[in-house]
Amino acid sequence: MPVAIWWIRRDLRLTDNPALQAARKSGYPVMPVFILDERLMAGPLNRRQRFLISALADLREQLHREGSSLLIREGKPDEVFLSLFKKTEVVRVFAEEDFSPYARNRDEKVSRIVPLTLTKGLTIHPPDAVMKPDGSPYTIFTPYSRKWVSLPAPFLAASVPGEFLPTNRFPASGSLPEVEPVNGSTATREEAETRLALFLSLRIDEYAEHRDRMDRNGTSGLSPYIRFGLLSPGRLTAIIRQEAADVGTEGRRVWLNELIWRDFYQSILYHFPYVKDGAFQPKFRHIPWRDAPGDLQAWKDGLTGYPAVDAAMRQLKTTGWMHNRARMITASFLTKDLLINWQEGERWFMDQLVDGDPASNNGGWQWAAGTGTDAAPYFRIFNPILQGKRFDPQGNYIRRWVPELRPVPDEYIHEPWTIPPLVQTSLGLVPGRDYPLPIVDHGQVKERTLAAYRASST
DNA sequence: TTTTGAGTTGTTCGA
DNA sequence: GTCGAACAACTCAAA
Repeated sequence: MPVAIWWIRRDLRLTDNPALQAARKSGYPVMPVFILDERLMAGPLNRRQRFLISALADLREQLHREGSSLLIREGKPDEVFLSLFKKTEVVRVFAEEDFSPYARNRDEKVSRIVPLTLTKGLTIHPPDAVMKPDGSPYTIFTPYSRKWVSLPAPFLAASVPGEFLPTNRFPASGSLPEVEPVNGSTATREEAETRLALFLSLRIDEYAEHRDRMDRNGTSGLSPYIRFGLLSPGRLTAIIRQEAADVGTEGRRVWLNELIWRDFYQSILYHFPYVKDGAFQPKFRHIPWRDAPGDLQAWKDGLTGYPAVDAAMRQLKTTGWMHNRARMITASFLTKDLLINWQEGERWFMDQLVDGDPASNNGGWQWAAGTGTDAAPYFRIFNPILQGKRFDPQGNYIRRWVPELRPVPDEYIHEPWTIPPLVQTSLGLVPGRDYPLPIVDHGQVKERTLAAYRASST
């Protein structure tokens, strides 16, 4: 029996899914397939992989309820399709496009084995739809976003549940690895919908005001769900734009801007794939980074002696998620204070983050390091103390993630090394013994960093 | 072709 | 405490 395959990669949803819709429209029975790519699933599974596996288990249940099934295979995708092709008459494979260099290479290989149709959907506007009048890609966010906003919405029509479901039941086969659920990020459709509804009803109008506060629950908390397509960016945009006309538009506008940033970095990775391996700006390819494994480890462990940095790094290590503001603070600290190559940070974040995305992560790190698309002013060196005071005024974010600092009064919480000896005694907390002294002096590193960047650009 | 305005999310200093 | 200016020079985007 001839079939169409819906090849699931990072679009784990049954509604408003262009790849699934295209497979359905082919008229052939649709066989949903997920391939556990041996090159992506090697070794112990990180949080992101565990989230993916859990979300897949949930998707499999949804498929079962709808009278369909999920086929799971393991190996190299091209080889998997070759063997599938031998047993089944695969008319065509439908999948959502993916712009990472690895994914593009993988899809190119697969397309030599089976007819492959890639559909839109990873981004709201495809990378080659947002271009300058002369046909070249934007490299600065603001003009990119102006153009983005001026374009008509590409796909507003969300399909009704059930409308495009695969209706033919194949014997389910293959199994998913047993994984520990990711603490704090329940990987189900239901959880995604609940979070979205709560964010839209309770927090989005205050988003512009609260998003930077590390001590508040002001962000959407949707990133892992968008990362794996449990929520589609197209649908989110439709919701925002539809409701923006009525109420509290500022928070909505600012949140939409974050989705545009996501598109922007996907576009950068698509048009400039070399950013995966180094600086976007050639003049910053030769910064004399420090080789300092001890400092790098202290950063990873949240033991730098700067409370805001340490709180953030421990939040990451504990939960797999970090507040956006904290991502900037820790990235600035690694690159500008410790003068350690941003690629070390990029790798660590990809190791730890449940929402880690190659395009956004790379773009964010290059922005922080000043090597990226932004015309990075040389003076953009975050002061980790000031940032802490500004975005965690009472130090509650710090107290949450750095338990040894819990008893410290507000006035010293961002600079525990300044606690007077008498207060140390009454608190029973000695900086240097119970919590690290700063591993670098922020006041001193500035000159070193400026010199290193100057050395690269001349 | 030339010109002009501008560039995510900062920091510091001095009035 | 607040506020505005300085902090390089460069490249990009658009008129």
